[in-house]
Amino acid sequence: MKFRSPKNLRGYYELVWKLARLIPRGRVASYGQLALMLPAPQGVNDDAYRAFGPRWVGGAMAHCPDNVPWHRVLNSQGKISSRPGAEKQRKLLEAEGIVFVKDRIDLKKYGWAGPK
DNA sequence: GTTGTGACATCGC
DNA sequence: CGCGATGCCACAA
Repeated sequence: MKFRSPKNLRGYYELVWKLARLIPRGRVASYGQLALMLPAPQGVNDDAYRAFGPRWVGGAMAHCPDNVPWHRVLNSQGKISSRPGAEKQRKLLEAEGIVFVKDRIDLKKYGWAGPK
């Protein structure tokens, strides 16, 4: 059963979830990173996507299926985004071996390069 | 059809 | 380093 949505945009969300699931344990990715990594939906200008990509990724995460490690997705600042349960997310990340430095994560160390 | 909002990013001060 | 303001798309009411 599919999500009611004849449009590809909703399918794009699923794509985001799929990519999020590919994030290995102990590693994190940023919304902008995922946005740049994923292709822009048909009918969307590349420029516009670049500007609003991260927000769409966030929108996809907003639906947050249970099978998606949403806690491994952070913002470009390497911090947890505003969202209920942010503290819980930090706990989950620490449980995976990720070290927080002043509420921040070293993306150079834990930054996910992609499925490659 | 219009208005408001969104789990962001980037630039400026 | 921190805060404020701006930009863009689609969806929901």
